[in-house]
Order: sequence, then structure tokens, then C-alpha cells
Amino acid sequence: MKISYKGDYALKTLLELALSYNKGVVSIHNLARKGDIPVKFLEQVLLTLKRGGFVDSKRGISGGYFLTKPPEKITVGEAVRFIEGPIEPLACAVRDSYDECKDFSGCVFKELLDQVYTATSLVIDTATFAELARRVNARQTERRDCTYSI
Amino acid sequence: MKISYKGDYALKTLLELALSYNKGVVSIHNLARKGDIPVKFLEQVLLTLKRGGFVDSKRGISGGYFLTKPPEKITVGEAVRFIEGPIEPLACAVRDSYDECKDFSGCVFKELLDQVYTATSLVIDTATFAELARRVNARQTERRDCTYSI
DNA sequence: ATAATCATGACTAATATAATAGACATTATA
DNA sequence: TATAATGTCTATTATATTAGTCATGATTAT
Repeated sequence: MKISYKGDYALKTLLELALSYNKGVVSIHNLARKGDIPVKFLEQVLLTLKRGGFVDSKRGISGGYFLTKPPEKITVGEAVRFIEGPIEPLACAVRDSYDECKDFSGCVFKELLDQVYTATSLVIDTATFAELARRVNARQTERRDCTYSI
Repeated sequence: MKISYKGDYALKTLLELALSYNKGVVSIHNLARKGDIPVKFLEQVLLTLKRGGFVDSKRGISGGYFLTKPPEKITVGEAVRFIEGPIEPLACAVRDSYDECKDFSGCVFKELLDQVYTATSLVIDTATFAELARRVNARQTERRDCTYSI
């Protein structure tokens, strides 16, 4: 699995919206500023997330984006898979396409990379944005000297 | 982690050489045929592996490639890291560069993706080519109706 | 009305990936 | 020692992906 900028931006944005869940909409502009993301690129990411059913928007002045589901019901895995596509390390190891490949040496690598896939899935499919938001809040009250920039 | 064609070819080739360890050299042509790899591309991969110290070669007629170390001493992780570069899912999560990023939301993702990295490493760094070769041999004696093609 | 906001498609530049082409070097062996 | 089979090396090409930018249109709170 590799996270592209698009995926990184999507994750950051979903987390930001999770932090604002039930507190009204957040404008693209604010999301871009918070995440240090180019506005026009973020527009694309948000439209993708909207088509994926992760977020919805309110148009016009005082419009913005919001999560369609409570953060407890959105996992990092869902988001990553939706944005990045299949996360299997090898194309031929993608689930439900096993029969295709009859290569001996391929098979032993597929076994191995399937273990990688399983271990990865365990981590990202059990992490929800609610939990991530909780951690962020915990840290902010701790008041570490962190600023908001990459 | 994502395995490119180059990485895939490198892994296949190292496994093939592991199967022939202590049985003389294997020519590029044979390696290409066995792995269904474009010959000229495989040349590059082999040169890379040679520069990385994984294989060595004998030139001239009846020349070819061979492993420089016993397959027990070569892990899949070493090979993947050498060919593909850092396998961390996020560039900013690469080990020893933690201090750089002070982004809050980034931090919680880094924690998570570090778990992915650790789980992945556990799998690929403990798998040796000797073990993979053993499995291939075990299957070939089982005589499943597998042919050598992707 | 109008300003702020979301919506969309076309376009571009940079980079990485996957492969191809061709000249050159080495060496077993007939 | 000629030669054919092999490895070595550099350069080039084609394609895909990534990370954006640009221009324009649609919606709506005020």
C-alpha cells in the first residue's frame, strides 16, 4: 500500500470533517488552509469523496462540506481503498482473481504478499475516524508545542 | 508497499536462482523464459541486482548468473527494499525523518501507517528465499496441474 | 443583485515505469 | 584463433501516473 498526495489529502480532510461532525459545514477554503492543500486540487478530492458517499455538501454562501455518516462508521481502510484503489502489493494478488495465475514462483509470492495484505487490512480496517479524532483532541488538550504545518 | 514489475521480476529471478543454488549458473535467456520476462528488461534488473550484491555473473559462452549468498541469508524484505526503495506507505513516515513533520492530523496517520509498516516488515523480513524455494519444491513433488505461465 | 461557495471538464508539466535498441566485452570450445 | 553464445552498458521511446492549474458554470444566503 502506498498513499498518494490525493489519498493523504482525502484522509486529512475526512479527519478534519470528523472533528467538526455535528458542528455544521466546513468550507473548502478552510479545509484547504487547515490541511495545507491546494484549493483547486482539494475541490477534486472532495468531489471524489462526495461521489463515494463519504461526504455531502451545502452550496452557496455559508456552504461547505460535512460527513454523511458518523465518524464511528468510517474506517481508514474504506477511504484508502476508495481513493487509492486495490491495496494489494501485487496486481495478480488482488482478491477474487486468484484462479488466473498458475505460475509456480508467483504462487509463493502471492502467499507471502497475501500475508502483508491481511496484516495491513487488520490495521486500516479497524481504525475509524472517530478514534483518530479522539486522539487528536486528546493531544490538543495536552498542549504540545505543535503547529499546523507540514 | 507496492511491487512494480521490476520488483516482481527481481523476486522471481532471485527465487529461480535460489532453486538453482549450487547447481551452476543460469543464463539470462533461461531466467527470462522461466519468468516470462522481457529479456532486455531482465538484463537491467540483473545488473541492478548485481550492483546490489545479490547476484554475480560469469561471462562468455556457458555464462550466467548465480546467487552470491546462500538463499537462507537473503530475505524478501532486503530484495524489495533494494529494488523498490523505502516501503513506508507515506513519504513523511519514513524512519528517521519523524522530527520534520509537526502536523497534528498527520501525526495520527503516521502512527497508524507505522503499524502497517511494522506488520509488513515482520512478514517480508522473516521470509527467506530458501524457504520460498522449499515451498516451490514441495509443490512440484505434489504434482498439481500447474503450468509455468502467468 | 451579488458575493461566496460548490461543480465540472479540459489541460499541462513532471516524474516514474516498462520496455526496446544497439553497440560492446568476455570466454568456452571447436 | 575464429566464432558463437553469453554478459555489460548507454541511450531512447512509449505509456501511465501524479499533482496539479485554468476557465467557466451553477447554486444560494444575505
